[in-house]
Amino acid sequence: MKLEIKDAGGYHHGDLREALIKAAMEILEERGHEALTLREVARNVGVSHAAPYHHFQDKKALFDSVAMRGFQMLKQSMERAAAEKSPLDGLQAYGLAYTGFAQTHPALFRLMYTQVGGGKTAQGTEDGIVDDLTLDGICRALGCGREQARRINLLLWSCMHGLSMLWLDGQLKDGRLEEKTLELTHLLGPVLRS
Amino acid sequence: MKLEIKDAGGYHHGDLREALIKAAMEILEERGHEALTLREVARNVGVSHAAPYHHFQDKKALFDSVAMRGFQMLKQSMERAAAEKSPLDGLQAYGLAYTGFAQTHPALFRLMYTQVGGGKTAQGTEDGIVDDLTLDGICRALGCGREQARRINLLLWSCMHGLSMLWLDGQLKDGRLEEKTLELTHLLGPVLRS
DNA sequence: ACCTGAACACCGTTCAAGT
DNA sequence: ACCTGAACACCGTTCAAGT
Repeated sequence: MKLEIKDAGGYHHGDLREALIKAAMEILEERGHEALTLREVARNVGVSHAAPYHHFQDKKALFDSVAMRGFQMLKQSMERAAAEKSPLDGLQAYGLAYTGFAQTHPALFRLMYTQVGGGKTAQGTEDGIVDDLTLDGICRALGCGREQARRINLLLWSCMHGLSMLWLDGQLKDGRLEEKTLELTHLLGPVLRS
Repeated sequence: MKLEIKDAGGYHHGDLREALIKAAMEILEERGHEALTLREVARNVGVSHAAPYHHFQDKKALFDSVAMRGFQMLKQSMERAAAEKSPLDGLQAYGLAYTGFAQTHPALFRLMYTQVGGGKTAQGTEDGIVDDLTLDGICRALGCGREQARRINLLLWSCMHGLSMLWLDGQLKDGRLEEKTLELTHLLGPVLRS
């Protein structure tokens, strides 16, 4: 079947799977999580509402894929922010990147963590924002053991995650999120230098 | 009003509003947030699915009321935990009560914070777990100003909230939540004594 | 005043049928 | 192999009609 105007090949074939993920992310960013339904995704791609089931087991499977993209974006953003910084300055940069991501991609951020308990969509590294290499860097800079570094890692993650969530949920009366992030990381100074 | 078998008068009248809230909380605790729908609540109370609209503007309004109950429970639980403790020990007790609440009422806890951005369902006090009196206590014990106490309050809230959320979302590989709570509050020691 | 039943526009999911 | 259309069992919300 050939067609004249709208889309060569006429099939979304090959990468319908990819198109669905992209469309889902677009809906999420532009209209929030309330607008994100399987049928709406299919509609935006121009395909029947049953079509997604040939590429994903169910709604959750598609959204899991979206969540994984989100985690990749977050990780990239944090790595970029911490690059070329000392491990300690890096921690602050990580924090800012984390809450910044939550602020600029609120619906995606929430989906990432809401989406399923443990395993597939998780970051897969360990109990922290930060990967193994960074963790080693912290150990050396702080002169502490891996166990302590892991605790500090969890502390920082919890703080930034909690702050982001409270902010997204409208629980923080006023003040910019970036400002509060700096307040908290500054407050955490003594923990790192103890 | 006396009743013979199931319910005299046949009306749930007077306190249908209350019955709806209670039923919603029961569903939430027993079967999680996925089971919580307006129609299911009405079904459990034994009333038509349109009946709730005579007592709540919409689904959100009913769930807002549930969320407020949750905040009351959380507040009570924290006050009980911190009672008769020094302000500093109180802070640890607050933390334990907070994550403990999240653990024993996971679906309710999530609903409380998911439910709407700011205002009605919020705790209404300020940017923290803790009420004004406790905040004053912290000021005195730490010998710091109100501004600093508020920052510490936000730090603690963010930590405990983030930890709870990450735990509920299955992001923490292993270990009991209570144990991690103690780790983090212990780690925060230097901040309080600085 | 309070509740119901039917109706409407949406969901997610399944499945026979088409190419 | 991949997609569609119809169908099913659910939603939230509205509204005329009942007491």
